[in-house]
Amino acid sequence: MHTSVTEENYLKAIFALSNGNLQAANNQQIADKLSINPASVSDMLRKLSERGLIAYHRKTGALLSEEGMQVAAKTIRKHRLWETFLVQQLNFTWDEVHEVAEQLEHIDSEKLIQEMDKLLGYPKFDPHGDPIPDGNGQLPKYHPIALSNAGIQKIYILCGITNHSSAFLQFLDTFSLGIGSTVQITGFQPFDRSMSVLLNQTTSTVFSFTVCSNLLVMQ
Amino acid sequence: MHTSVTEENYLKAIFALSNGNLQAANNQQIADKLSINPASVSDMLRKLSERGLIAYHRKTGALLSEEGMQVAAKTIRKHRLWETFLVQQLNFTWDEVHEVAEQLEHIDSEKLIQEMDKLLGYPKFDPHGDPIPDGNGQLPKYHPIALSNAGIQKIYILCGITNHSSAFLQFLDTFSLGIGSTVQITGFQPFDRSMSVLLNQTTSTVFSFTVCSNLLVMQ
DNA sequence: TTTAAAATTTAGGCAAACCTAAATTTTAAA
DNA sequence: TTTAAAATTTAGGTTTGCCTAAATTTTAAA
Ligand SMILES: [Mn+2]
Ligand SMILES: [Mn+2]
Ligand SMILES: [Mn+2]
Ligand SMILES: [Mn+2]
Repeated sequence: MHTSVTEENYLKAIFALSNGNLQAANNQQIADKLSINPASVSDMLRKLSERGLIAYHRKTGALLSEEGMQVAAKTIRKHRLWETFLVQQLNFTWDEVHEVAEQLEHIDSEKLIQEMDKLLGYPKFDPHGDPIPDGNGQLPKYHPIALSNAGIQKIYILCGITNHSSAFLQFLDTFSLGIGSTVQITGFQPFDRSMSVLLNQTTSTVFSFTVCSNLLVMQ
Repeated sequence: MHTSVTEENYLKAIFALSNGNLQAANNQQIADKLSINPASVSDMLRKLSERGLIAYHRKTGALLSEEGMQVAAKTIRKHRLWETFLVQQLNFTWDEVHEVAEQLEHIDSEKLIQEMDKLLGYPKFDPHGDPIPDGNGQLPKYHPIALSNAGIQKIYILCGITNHSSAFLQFLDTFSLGIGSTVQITGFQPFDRSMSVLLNQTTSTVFSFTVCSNLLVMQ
């Protein structure tokens, strides 16, 4: 079945809001995420429901159907592969790729995705550490925790972020902190929950609780 | 000024039909080329004219304005760079690239084009031998002739084609004939204007006049 | 030069996606 | 439990880009 760019964007938004298809996304959340009027969202949710791409219940909200999930996963797969391509092959920085990937993710060509995947070496994660769904829509399993919940003195590897704004990405750049960097908590201030951290075994600094809660790490 | 995908496609069509902006493209030609109803073309030509992208006169037809030419050239530049990328980097064959490039040519990112151009080594011609406009919309100058107008016994290099159909491309593939191949006319049949040709200094065969008139060559 | 064919435009509509304003329904506070 | 606030839907519109059918205009044949 053919899905329009708009439909793909709705399905992506619903996926992102549903936390692995566990909690239904409601009208307002979708409207906010897509910067679209709630009235328009009502229209589209009815349409997506009629097409069998979501299950929609007035009160609870929208959940992706099996088919809707496939479309969403495929779109996200393309988005993240393109971001990886832009960084790996075209000298983009991680704060420059998202907008272009928003356009590229809607290009329709099986061969293009497959060859791109091969060219990039079948990457499992994109430049922001986000997992790339495989050809069947399956996400690699990994269970990072927020640095704000991490243990003191242990050495962690930064493997993701929960804030993708340019401001945050550029903030991390100023510390040469990127996916794969090591982070060690060396101290904690109960007053404002800020943390002293050692970055890449070399740089000592203090991060606010907000910053720490946006950093995903694994041991 | 922002131009829609549809507008870009109209401008490309007008460019292609105007033979270097020399002859105005008329309604019917555009309708045919885009597989759109002439009535719809009338609408769009009025709109493009109001936006200053074309000069339109009821009788003669449409000619690109300076600005329209820039948009058309940029779109064609992107199309041909993408085709080159698909063949050079992603193992596409020359008969597989056009459809995908029709989508990719509308992606809007200056950096993407520039980096792609660099990655590919600033190519001057695409996989079909078509010239790639530079960043200012200028086409490389070259003056190929149709093989059907070429001289006997001289050795020519195939540098372009005037028929881009899959059927024709695959026909050429069966002779291992591609851009850069050599072609030598070894004989001529006045009866049906068919030509005996020596391909790549190795293969002798006979091509119809139709085939020869679709092959562009240079010495 | 008349007349018929061909090309083009006008008129009236449709579908996709969006919007605002006005209901209506849900949720939550009092 | 009533009532007010918040969320959602309905109603009525707009824009873009397309279509068909019916003019109208151009071109070309007779
Ligand atoms: Mn992104
Ligand atoms: Mn990403
Ligand atoms: Mn092409
Ligand atoms: Mn080409």
